[in-house]
Parts: sequence; structure tokens; C-alpha cells
Amino acid sequence: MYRTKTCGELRITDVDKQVTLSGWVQRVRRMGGMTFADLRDRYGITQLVFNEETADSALWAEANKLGREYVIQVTGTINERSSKNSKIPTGEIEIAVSSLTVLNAAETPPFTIEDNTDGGDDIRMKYRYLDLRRPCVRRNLEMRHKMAFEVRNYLDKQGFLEVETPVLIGSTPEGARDFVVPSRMNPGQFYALPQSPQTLKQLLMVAGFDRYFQIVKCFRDEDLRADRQPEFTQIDCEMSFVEQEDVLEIFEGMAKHLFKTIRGIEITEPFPRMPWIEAMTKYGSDKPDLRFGMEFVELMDVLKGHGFSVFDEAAYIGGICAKGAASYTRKQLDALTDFVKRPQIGAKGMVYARVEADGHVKSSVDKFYSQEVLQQMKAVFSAEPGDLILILSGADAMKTRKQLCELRLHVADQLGLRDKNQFACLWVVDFPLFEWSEEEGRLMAMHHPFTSPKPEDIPLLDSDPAAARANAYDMVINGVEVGGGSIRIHDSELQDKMFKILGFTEERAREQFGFLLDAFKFGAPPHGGLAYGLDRWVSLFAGLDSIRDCIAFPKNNSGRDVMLDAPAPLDPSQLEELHLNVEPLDE
RNA sequence: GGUGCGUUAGUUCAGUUGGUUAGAAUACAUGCCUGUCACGCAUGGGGUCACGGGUUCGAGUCCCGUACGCACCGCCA
Repeated sequence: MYRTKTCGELRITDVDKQVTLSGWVQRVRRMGGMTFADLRDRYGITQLVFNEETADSALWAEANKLGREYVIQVTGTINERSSKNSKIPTGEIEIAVSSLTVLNAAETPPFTIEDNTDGGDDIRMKYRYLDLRRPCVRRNLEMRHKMAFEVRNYLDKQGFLEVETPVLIGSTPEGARDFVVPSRMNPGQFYALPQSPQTLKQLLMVAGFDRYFQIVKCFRDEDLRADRQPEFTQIDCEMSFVEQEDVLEIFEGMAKHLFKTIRGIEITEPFPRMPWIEAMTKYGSDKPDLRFGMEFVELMDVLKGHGFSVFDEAAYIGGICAKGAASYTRKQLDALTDFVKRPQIGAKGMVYARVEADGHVKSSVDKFYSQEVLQQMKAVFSAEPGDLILILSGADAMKTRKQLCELRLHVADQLGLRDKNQFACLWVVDFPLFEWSEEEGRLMAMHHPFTSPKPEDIPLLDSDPAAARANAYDMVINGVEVGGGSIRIHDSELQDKMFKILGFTEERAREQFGFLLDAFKFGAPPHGGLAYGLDRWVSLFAGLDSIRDCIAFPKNNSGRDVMLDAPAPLDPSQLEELHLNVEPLDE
């Protein structure tokens, strides 16, 4: 037997018991006639003590040869410590070791295995199995497990069935790039990995499964971000005989269940709902962070026509009011201006105005505006002494709002308004059904091509499809899109019409989605669903900056696994077997 | 495809205007130390300054290119 107890469970009440523990050596402290070692496993740390006077000489010698991360097994008696450590749960006891076995010696790891490690991201990812030994990383995966468990718990109680769908499926147009897999038995043909099991879960509805879910890997071959991995996990759900309201209710309930069981936060209020157009107008984003206010205020009426040509020529002038930020120095304001002028944001400049202690407004455009106009502006913002007003303008209203959105988030960060332990949940609803693609010169589905229009907007499909709204919804928490879904089309005629608007020929629609259109002819129930991003939920709850930190073996910025060194070239024989001809890379 | 920042000891970083033998902390090794728990003290080893080119009497430092890493834009129904 390798152990009778773990390294996290022994307490003062266990004193005098004989135990065997196994684990990794966290640290050895040699004091001369005495040596302490911290033994670590998944459950905690227990101190081992060796005494030169009482230990036999072989044991004493062995103990003083231990190095970091040696895997050892010890047997000994639990003693009360003469000098206790209140920082760890086992800090009142220690093991007086009577026998020690080195199960496996270890090389010195390239970084320290502690929460405050000296290792950078790069080296930690290369030796991820060592990184995962660190308690702070392990805790993220523990939370992930608990979350997946509670998801199953909640959905099972609601009557959902977990059904697995295939990973080797066909490529579909629209949406993200597919990862593809060559077929050896079908030369020149390829599977695609699912971007989501969308059509399959709809077929499960046609099959009468009524309530389906799956915690499932999805794949998208697009560039990575801190919150985007090429393979990621969705909590994928679909329900039959439901309207939007039914879906929102079930999954708002799930969100509340997760808040309660994972974070101990009880939310009783219904989540606010905001139409997409309102989110875009007030916050310049379809995923606004509502932990703080700073809504946009439109200033066209107030500021246009006073001889300041930048504003006079603008299609949109808008601003935000940062409470108590009038103390920003000139240097800080210049930095904000530089921030919005960065190419990624692309504003031409920024106008600011401080409300001084006496209520007087001092702005960077005082030579164009009378105090009277500035006071009018102050009134629209309901600004008070000590507030700072920041204004952007531009020729494209939507673009300017997006710039203002970046500024809003940046200022909120600076003012400490984005507290990781505070949560603001929100449904964004009434998304547009389509958006115009400049690149393709056609309308594209904003959500996906199976999303149903709002019933009252169906006539618009013929007259003005771009104005049609969808039965689609996203859940947003703290400015993060944690999930979204829609009521689907279950009528093959309407689905045909959608494909037509999206520029599919009849042949192509049949070729790509014939199976779905066929299925809809055999009695498809009204249905809809939603998918939550598990990685994003966990990183939100764990307060992480990147979803990588809650994924056991994530990919780096360029989509590489630096530990496995994948992807890599294939052996020529393997290529041949797959009927693949790869052009040699030459620069 | 693009923008920005970065690459110096095992690791995390500093390195001034271009100028002698490139430093610190930590890790590691050795010695001392019987109550440490970020132990302490002393000593020691450890560097192709990412790679290639250029400017210069002289480059870790300046310029160009490449690679790699991170963040972002595009992209992500």
C-alpha cells in the first residue's frame, strides 16, 4: 500500500497515529541536526521531520539527499508541532518519519512549483504537467470539473438527455473555417470537425428527443485570442416545443444554479434584457459590461454647428461621463488620446471636459464653445463637479460607437470599476437576422442560417431583409459573451427562403443541407436552444485573464501545442496513405 | 494579412550616451546551523546577450531582415 492518508487531511486530533503518505517533495529545509520536508499531493501539504539524534543513520542520510519534486513514500507517527503554522490546514501536526522510500527521483524542474512561480507562460506551457502541479492551476481544473458536474446535475433534473454526436462530420459553409481530416478510405475526400453540433442537435429534435444537451468539444480554425482556442468546450443544448421565453427561463435558471453552487452567489432578480440595438447605441457593443454605468450620451444637438469643424462634419458625436475622474492629469488625458488613436481603435482624436468644483466646465475645445453650451452639455450628462467628460466623433456612427466602447472599458479599468468578484448578467435579445458582408458583397447570417426571424419580421424577408430581427439571444456577463442561441427554423419553406437570401443556389443548399431540409419534411417540431461556452464560464468564475488557464493542455497564440510540438509534418508514407500531396514549403 | 511590445544565467528580470572582465534576485551545488515553514549565514558554478546581415575603431545597446512569444485589429455564423 502506497498510502493510508493523503497530505491534506491530517489534523491535531490524529496525533500519535501511525500513517503512510506518498507525494512530491515540495521543499526541504535542513537545519543542521534536523531536517524538515514538505510533502505535497493533490490534497495539500504535510510537514515531515527527521531528527539526527533519533533517526537511524541510513534514514538520516537518505532524508538529506531529497530534492525538489522527488516522489517519495514515508511512514511515521503524527506529532503535534512545537512550533505551529497557521497558514496551512495541516499546520498543527507533522510526521516523525520512521521509514522513507524514494519512489522516483526527479530532475530539478525548470521553474518553481508554487502559486507564485518564477516561470513565465512559455516555459510553463512547455512543461504543462509541472505547471498543473501548482495549486492555483489545479484549482481552476477542479472548478471546471465541479461546473461540468453541476451542469449535468441541473439539466438532468430538467429532463435533458446527454447524447453524443460525431466529431467526424461534413464541412459546412458560412461561419468559421473548418478543421478538416482526410479520409483514407475515400481518396481525395475530407471530414470536417464540427464548429458546433448545430444541425445534429436539430436532427435530434426531429427524432423526438425533446430535450438534449452535450458537453462537447467544438473546433474553429480561426486566429486565437486570450478568450479563444481552436478547440473549446460548449454546453450545447436544444429543446422542442419551445418559444424564446422558455429557453431563456431554463438557461437563466442554469446560470443562477451555477452562480449558487460554484460561487455561492444567490441571484433572485431576473436578468435584465436589452435589445441588440439598444446595446449598440448605449454601449457600442453587443456584449456590454454592465458592472458600471458610463452609458453613451449623444451630443449632436448640443455640439454641432458652433464652428468646430471636426464636430460640425461628424455623423456622430457621443461621449461618456467618468465619475470623479476630473483629477486626471494632462498626461493621463494625452495617454487616453493616444489610446483611442492606436490603429486598432482608429479614432482621430478625443475631446475632454472637466467639471470643476464650482460647476464651471473646462474643456479642450473652449475656443469653440461658450460656457453656456458647455453647461448644456453638462446637463445632458447629469455631470457633477469632479466628473470628466470624454467625447469622440466620426463620420460612421457605428464605428465611432465601437471606439467609444473601447474608451469606456479602458477608463473603467483605470478607475477600478471592473471588479472580478462582481457580476452583471444580461440577456441581449432581438439580434438582426443578417449582417452585410463587404467582403462577400452579400447578406450573411448573423447567428447561423437556421435562426428563425421574429414572426412579425417575416414579411421583411421579401421587402427589406437587412431590417429583419431574429429570435436570437446571447447571455453576457461582465462584457463576456458566455453563450447564445436562437429559435430555429423548422419549416423547410422558410429555410429555403433563408438560403436564397444568403445567396445559396437551390443545388448548393441541397448539397450542403439536403439532410436537414429532408428531415424538416418528416415532421420537425418547433425547436430552439442555446450553447454556453464552458471555458469562458470557468475563467469568469475563477477570475482568470485567459481561458487557457482553465484548460489542461491549451494551444498557444499560434495554435501550437508547445508541449507536444504539434502540429508537425507527416511522414511521407502517411501522406501517401491519405492520398495527400503536400507542396514543400519554400520561402 | 496587419499593429504594438518583447527575446540577456535553469528561471524572472536590470543593463545609462555605443566603450574595460555583462549584473541582481531566485533556483542549483557545497559547508555551517535542532523548530524551520519565502529558514538563516557563508562560498561556488552557471551566459553563442534568439538568429542572420549592416553601420562603427568598437554593438547586449543603433539600423534592416528572419524566427519565436504575448496582446490586439482583421477573422471568429
